[in-house]
Amino acid sequence: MPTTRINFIDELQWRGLFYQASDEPGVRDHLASGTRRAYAGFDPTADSLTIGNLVPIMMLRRFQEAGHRPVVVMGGGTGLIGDPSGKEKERDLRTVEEVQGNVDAQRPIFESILDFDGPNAAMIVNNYEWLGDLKFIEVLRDVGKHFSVNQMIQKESVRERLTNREQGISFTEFCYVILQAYDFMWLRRHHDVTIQLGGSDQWGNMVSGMDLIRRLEPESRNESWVVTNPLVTKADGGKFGKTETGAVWLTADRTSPYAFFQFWLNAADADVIRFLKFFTLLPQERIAELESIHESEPHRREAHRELARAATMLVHGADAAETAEAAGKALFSGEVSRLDRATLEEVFAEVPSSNHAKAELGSGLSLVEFLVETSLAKSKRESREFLGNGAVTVNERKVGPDDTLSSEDLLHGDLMLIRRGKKSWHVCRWG
RNA sequence: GGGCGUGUACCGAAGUGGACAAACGGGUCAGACUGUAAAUCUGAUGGCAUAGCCUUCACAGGUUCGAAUCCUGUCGCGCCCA
Repeated sequence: MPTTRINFIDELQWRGLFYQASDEPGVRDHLASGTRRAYAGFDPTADSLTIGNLVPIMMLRRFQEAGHRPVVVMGGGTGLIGDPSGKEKERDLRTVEEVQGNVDAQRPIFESILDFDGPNAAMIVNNYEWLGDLKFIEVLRDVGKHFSVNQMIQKESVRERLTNREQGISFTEFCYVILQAYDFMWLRRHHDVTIQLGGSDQWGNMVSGMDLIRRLEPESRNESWVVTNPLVTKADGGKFGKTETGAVWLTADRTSPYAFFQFWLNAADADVIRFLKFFTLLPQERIAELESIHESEPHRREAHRELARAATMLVHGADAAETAEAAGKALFSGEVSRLDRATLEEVFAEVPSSNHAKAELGSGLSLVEFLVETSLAKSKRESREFLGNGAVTVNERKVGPDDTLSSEDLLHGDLMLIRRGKKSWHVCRWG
């Protein structure tokens, strides 16, 4: 147990991460009186997780920092059904193999952010372990009896779909809440998990779990709480976590540490302090300090840098964060063509790249066409537009629609750096 | 089962025989200004061999010199009746 034990609920509150708790005084007492276990569930809908999932992961991490034991529940079972919350449409069912594969692929993410050693080690469980063996008759008799259909159809996520004639809701998804409730009950019973953490949109599913525990567990063991965090929003009203190229993922195969770092660095001023509180472990004093620096000297972008550094370090590790930052510095210094080969090589690993045959350069290669090849432009029309706008540079030299590439544009004999707009880089290697 | 209505680009929404690759708004992308920010202004937003050509207005046919627009059928959706 850490010597300076932070108070979990206080911590969430000053960070703006506390939305609602089923019984705040109760959960405070509970946490103060021992080492507790809390869980958060994750849906294996893909083979990676996005920064949207980073909030609950960080909730677990903070819980751990507060001296308790976090439990990650991977939805190997619930993922086979699909949570209707926030979904307009019925989901396509995934195969057991697919879901298992996703569970396995997501596991390392948790392993890098949470601590799995020591007295308050984190643990990971897969709810397929207990949901997979359930028998229909038993569930209907032992669990189903405690759910009122009248209440279930009142749930926001269900009601929406019930009144929507175009979509409707299947019995399968309608029953999702029962499985999530069962998870909580099972974890209470077998792992002494007393708290469920989640986003405010999960409130309904979470309290259903508390209800079930109250009904199925003897009085001595029926204490349970739920704590929710607010959903992350952006100051400009846009959807959090989206970029020009799509979602921001937590694994390097889908979003490079460089792109990840850049995402945070480009956060809006109005969001940066909030994000520091949400997505980093920096202490209150440090964040207050950054806030005042940010207010007096916004152009230095200290808060942004620190946010990007801290978040990237958490997800990708210190080395990757350093490389990502260095790559960004190199690219935005405006002196790329003067960088030495070793630095360039490092930068290359971080940004999108492609290989080409040197022979293509021969008598001059049309940039209009080449831009499409590098996927910096979607079509030649767009390519011409970018070039016409003066949005494209080759090794930091501005080029136009009539320009061509030749072997004179190669750095160190075989490399070329193309930029579209302010931030989209592409590296070409010519062999 | 019957009646009426409706289906347009990423989204919303005009257009009801030619000047329509299709108004307008949002979104998105780019340029300028900045701080790799926001706001603002400007431009772009089906594709290409770009003074031009090709493919689009749910789908399949038809009328016409000419169709997003008219007709027929199919499908989806909405409302009303049974």
